[in-house]
Amino acid sequence: MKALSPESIVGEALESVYREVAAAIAAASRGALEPEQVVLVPAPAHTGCDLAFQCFKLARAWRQAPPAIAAEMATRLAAPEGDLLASAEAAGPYLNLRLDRDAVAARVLAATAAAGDEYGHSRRQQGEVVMMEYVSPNTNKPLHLGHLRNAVLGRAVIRLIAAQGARTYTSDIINDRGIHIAKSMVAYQRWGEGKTPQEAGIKGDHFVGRLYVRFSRALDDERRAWLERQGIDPSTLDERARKKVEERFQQASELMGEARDLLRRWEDEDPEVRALWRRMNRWVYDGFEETYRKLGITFDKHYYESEIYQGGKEIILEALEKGIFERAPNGAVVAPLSKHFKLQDKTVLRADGTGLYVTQDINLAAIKFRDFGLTRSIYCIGSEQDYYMKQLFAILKLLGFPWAEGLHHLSYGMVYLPEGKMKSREGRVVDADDLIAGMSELAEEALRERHGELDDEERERRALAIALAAMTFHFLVVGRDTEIHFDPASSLAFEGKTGPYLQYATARVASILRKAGDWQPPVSPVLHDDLEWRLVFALLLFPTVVADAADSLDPSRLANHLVDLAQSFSTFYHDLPVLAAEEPLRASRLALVQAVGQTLKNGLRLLGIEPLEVM
RNA sequence: GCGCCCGUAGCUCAGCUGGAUAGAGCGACGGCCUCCGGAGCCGUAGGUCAGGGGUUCGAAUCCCUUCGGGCGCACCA
Repeated sequence: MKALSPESIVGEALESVYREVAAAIAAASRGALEPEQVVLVPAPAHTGCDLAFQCFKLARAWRQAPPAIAAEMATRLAAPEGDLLASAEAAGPYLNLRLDRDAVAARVLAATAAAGDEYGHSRRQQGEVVMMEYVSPNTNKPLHLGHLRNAVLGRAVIRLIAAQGARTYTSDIINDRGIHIAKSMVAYQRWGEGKTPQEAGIKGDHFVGRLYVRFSRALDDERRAWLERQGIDPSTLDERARKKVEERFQQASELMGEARDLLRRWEDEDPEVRALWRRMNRWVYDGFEETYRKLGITFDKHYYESEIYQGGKEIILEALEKGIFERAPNGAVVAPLSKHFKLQDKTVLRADGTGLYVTQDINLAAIKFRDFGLTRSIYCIGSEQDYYMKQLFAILKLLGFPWAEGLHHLSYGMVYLPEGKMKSREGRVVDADDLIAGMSELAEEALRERHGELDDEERERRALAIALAAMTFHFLVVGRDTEIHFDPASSLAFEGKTGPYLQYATARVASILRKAGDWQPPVSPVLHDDLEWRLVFALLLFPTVVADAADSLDPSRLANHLVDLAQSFSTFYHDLPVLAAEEPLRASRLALVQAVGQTLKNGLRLLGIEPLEVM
C-alpha cells in the first residue's frame, strides 16, 4: 500500500488527518523529525490498527534499534493530544496507530458531501493546458481493437488530468493521404460501381475498408501471376532477395501503377481525383463518427495529414542553417541525435527535399502548442513506437523549443488476438463495431433473463452501457505496459473484477438510497466496524489515488482502487443492515453508503464508464 | 548485433519512490436467496515471485547475469 507523505497526498480530509498524526509523531521523535518528514503507511489488517509509522529511519538519529524506538515512542504517545489519534502501540519495529474512526469518518463524509461530483478532483494542475492526441486512425480501414484500447486509455488519462484542474483538449491526426488512400480509390474506380455506402447498405468506413482489402487481394493475385510468369519461387529466396523481387513487382504492377498515378494526380490537385478523395473520406469520417458517438469519444480538434504534411520544412531548413541539423553527403538533412542523446541519428528531410512522417510530426507538435497555448502535449500511441517517439521528442528538444519539456508519450502494450498480433491487411482484426455490437447482444441477453419486463429501448440503452463498461474496464484495469492477449471469454465477462461489477455496486447504492426515505446526515457519525472503516479509509484515499493515476498517466491505479472499494462495499451491505439499523447508526450508514456511491460514480466517470442507477 | 518492455497461483493480472504472513478475478471444490436487487456474499485448495549472483538490518520491488517471451532499430507510415 502506498506510503503517505506530504508530497504524495491529496485531498482535504486526508491532509487534515495526516497533519494531526504527523504532528504527534514528530513531537514524539525527540526532535529527529519535522512533521512534514513523517511518512505513514496503512497498517496491515492483522494488526487491527489503522496507520503505522516505521521506525527504521529513526535508527540512526536515535542510535537505537527500531523495536526499542517503537516502544519508547509508544510510551510517549500514551496520552496523545488532539482528537484524532486514539492509541499507539509498538509491534516490533513498527509503531501501530489507532485513529478515532468516528472523527475520520466525519471528515470524509463531510468532504464527499461537500464536493459531490467533484470529490476526488483537485486544483493541482490549475494553469496547465494539456492536449491528448489519441486514436488517430488511417482512413482506409475501420477502427479495430487496438483503437479501442487507445481511445479508452487516452480518454481516461485526459479526464484524470482535467480533474487536477488543467484545461484539456483532445485531438487526433488523421492519415488521409498517401498511397494507402490511393489504393482504396483505385478499388472504387474499378469495382465500386459508383455506389455510395448508403446504397450498398454498409457503414462508410467499412465500405472503404472493404475496397482496400479488395485492392490488396487483387494485388496478391497479380503478384502470384507475375511471379509465375517470371519463373520465381519466393520461398527459395532469402529475405534480401525477396525484398528486391517485391520491389520489382511493385514497379511492374498494373494496380500499383494506377495507385501511383492517382497519388500523383492528387498531389497535382487534379479536381476530379480530389473530388473522389473528399467524397470517400467523408464516408469514412461519417462511419468513424458513428462509432465515436457510441463510445462517447470526442475530439476538440481534428488534424489532417493532407493539411500539414508539407509544413515543417522551414523549421528544418532554419535549423540546418543554424548548424543544429546536418546535411548528409547525398543531400538529406539529418538530426544528429547520437551526439546529444543515446539515440540513433534520424533523417528529417529527404535528399530530394520532400518531407517524411517525422517532418510532419515536428510541424504538428509546433502547431498544437501554438493553436492552444499548451503547456503539455500527450501522445497516446502504442509501445511499438517507443523508440520513434524518443527520437521525435529529442529532435524537438534539439530544436530548442521551450515547450519540448512538456511532451509526453502515453505508451501502452499491444493488443493481441489469440492467434497473434493484429494485422489489418490480413483481416486478422477484431472490428470495433462488431465487438461493441457483440457485447451489447450478450448484455441484452443477461438483461432479458433478469428483467423480462423492460421495453426494447431501455434494454438496449442499458445493454450498451454495460457492454461498454465491460470493454472499457477490461482495457483499463491492467497496467499500461501490459500486453493484452484478447480472449473473448474473459474480455466479455460481466462478473468478477469487471466494469459491470462496479456498475452493479453503484446500482445497489442507488437502490438503498431510494428506499431510505427522508433522512438527515448525522452530525457525528458512529462507524466503528472494521467493514465500515475499510470503506471510510478507501474514500479517504480516493483523491490521492486519482492524483497518482493522473500524474503517472496510469488509470489502472484508479481502476484497481475502485475494485477494492466496490468489494468492500459488497461485503459491507451483505453483512451489515443499513435501512434496518437503529439510529444513529442508520443515518451514519446511509451517509456512508451515499459517500461510497458518490465516489464510485466519480471514479467511474473518470475512467469513462457510465455509472448506473439501475441495471 | 543494439535498444526498450515483460516473466508473480492452473489461467488473466494487481502488488507504486525497498519494509510486517505476496493479493484479486476467473477456473476447481464446498457453503449462502423468509433478510436493503445473487451481475452478489463467505470458505477451502493453489505461489522456492523464471534461474543465479550482488547491494541492504530488510528485496517480488534496486544492480549485474543467464534463460524465456514481446516490440523496435528506414531518405515507410
